[in-house]
Amino acid sequence: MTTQKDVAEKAGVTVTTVSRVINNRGYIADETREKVYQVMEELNYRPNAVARSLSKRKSDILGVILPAVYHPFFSSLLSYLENYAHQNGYKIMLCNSQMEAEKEKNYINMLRAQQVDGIFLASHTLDIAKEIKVDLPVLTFDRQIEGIPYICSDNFKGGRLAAEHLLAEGAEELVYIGGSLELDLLSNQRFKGFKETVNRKGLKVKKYQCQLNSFDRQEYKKLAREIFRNKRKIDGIFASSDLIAAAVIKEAENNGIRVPDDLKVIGYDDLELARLFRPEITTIRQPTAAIARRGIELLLKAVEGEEVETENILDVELIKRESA
Amino acid sequence: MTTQKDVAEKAGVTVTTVSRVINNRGYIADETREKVYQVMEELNYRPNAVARSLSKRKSDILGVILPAVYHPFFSSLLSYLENYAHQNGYKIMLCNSQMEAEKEKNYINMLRAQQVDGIFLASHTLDIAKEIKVDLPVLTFDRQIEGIPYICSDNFKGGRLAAEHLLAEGAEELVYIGGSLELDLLSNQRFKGFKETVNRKGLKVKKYQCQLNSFDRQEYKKLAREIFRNKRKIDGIFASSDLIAAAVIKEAENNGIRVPDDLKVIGYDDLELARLFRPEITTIRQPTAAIARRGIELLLKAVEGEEVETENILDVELIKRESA
DNA sequence: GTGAAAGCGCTAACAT
DNA sequence: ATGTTAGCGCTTTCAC
Repeated sequence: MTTQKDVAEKAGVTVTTVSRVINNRGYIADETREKVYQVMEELNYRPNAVARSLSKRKSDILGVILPAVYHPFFSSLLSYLENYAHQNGYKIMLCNSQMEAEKEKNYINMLRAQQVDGIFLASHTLDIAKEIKVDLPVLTFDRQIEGIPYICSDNFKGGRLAAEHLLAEGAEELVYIGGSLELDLLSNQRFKGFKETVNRKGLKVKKYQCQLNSFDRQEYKKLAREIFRNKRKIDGIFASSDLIAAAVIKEAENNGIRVPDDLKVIGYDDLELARLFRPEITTIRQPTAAIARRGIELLLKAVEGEEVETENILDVELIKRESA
Repeated sequence: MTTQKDVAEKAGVTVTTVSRVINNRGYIADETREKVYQVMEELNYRPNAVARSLSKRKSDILGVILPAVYHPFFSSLLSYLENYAHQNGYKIMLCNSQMEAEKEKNYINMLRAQQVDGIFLASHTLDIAKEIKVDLPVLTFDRQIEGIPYICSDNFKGGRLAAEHLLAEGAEELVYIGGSLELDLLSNQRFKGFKETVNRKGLKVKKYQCQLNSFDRQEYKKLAREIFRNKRKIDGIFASSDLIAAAVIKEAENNGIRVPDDLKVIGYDDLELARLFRPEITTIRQPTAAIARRGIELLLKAVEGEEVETENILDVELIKRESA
């Protein structure tokens, strides 16, 4: 392994000088600079980031904890996060908590040990709140924890828009289907916004929830079955993710229920995939790229010691397509 | 920040001893060990992984370079990779190359600078081959580079199985649609296996390829349009990914072509999503979990200095569902 | 404009 | 069974 010392020797200077040209700090004779660059080139030298981190007490690494990378929403979010982080000279250390409280705690500790400069926490289990008294910048997604800034889409508005649309389309027997409402997630606001809007019209909404946020097709399918097993003729469904919406639509059509004729269903997220289904899924668009960009921005601000807004709620919009 | 020194002082020992109990190395009096543990607990101490890496010249970090995290196949693969890595005490540094040669090279250098112990390279651009003369373990996915071990699914067999099935179902006007065949990817073998099998029956296959592997719905749609604009009545399509298959099916039905009655289409990957579509997609199953597990296994073997098999081809199978 | 030297937090001989 | 000491490769004061 080539080190600064090797470069220094070959260039006839000391490591101090090499360090200076690398970091572009202080005065260096153009000639010296040239020489050093040249030697670095010859030796195919790369500064050791680990040594640098130790010395500078800054790693330029951001930790990202997700509940499920394989879920299209999170993989898309991750893709953007990586992108913006990279644009800002930061690297991403990835953690996939799979909704397990224990794993989540371990990951937080691991990231701390790893000296990451900040954590983007999009995972959420019941009792992480106290554990998270970390001494480094944390930004949560869709989760509100005392004293920690968070970012999310306007879930409440999303629920309202979904309700308004379904109502406007004449639906009267309404259902909400989504992840567990047990966890104190901001996404529960989708249900709240939906319900309040529907109630205001004097109508009711029946809710179906998955087991503790398992992002699982089987689970979606099972729930969808339940919905249609019911004697009531449901005519409007708000699903808390496009994937659930797709599963519901599929199950509906298997039961001879036509979407959107007999039943309108509206999803959430606006996954790229939403347009691959037939009918194309009408949905509430979550501004994924903006969430990532803003998220990285906030995290980096915090890393630089600046004060950061606690509440960061990004706007959503209804994307009218074919399923409702 | 609490360091070993703080712990040592408070426990009335030296850092050596603390280091010993942490690494469980050498003889330590039970009493001392207890005391140290206790103090670490009190101080909420976490060893600094950066300092440790520097000292041990081992980071316990694996670099993963993907062409597109947001593609369901890769996010699923990534999920498994993270999982197995974590099980083995390794962390993942994520790089999303977006198929840009420049980014890919930078990432490799970045990972090198970061002192990762190994690289899982699932990205692939034209001229990376020479750049990759890295002095650390690399395992490529779906890409064969001189002197570097690789892992992949049995792409050729996949193509053959697809052809056999389509043929058995009576298809005669066959089309292959997939990523660009310009890049020297092992996945090109899917086409090869398909074509050879079809040709052996005395039939021909027409091929449509995307722009340099852009994983883009628009692109898929455009290609699908082209296919159906053709005067020939196509009755069998092999798509190199389930996502492409879905796009093709959608476009077909928009054109009044019924799948599988008028047209059979078969995908590749067997994404979890394949069953969310209607009709459910018949596909060639790529053993994603096994690829990840084996991949990590091989990489770690290489990290430990062991010799590693160059060629690692995992079996595929036909999953018969509704679209063909 | 450049160098010497201390230090980042940890590990690992080598002593004792 | 524990301590002393010398690094790991880099940055950063402080001299000159």
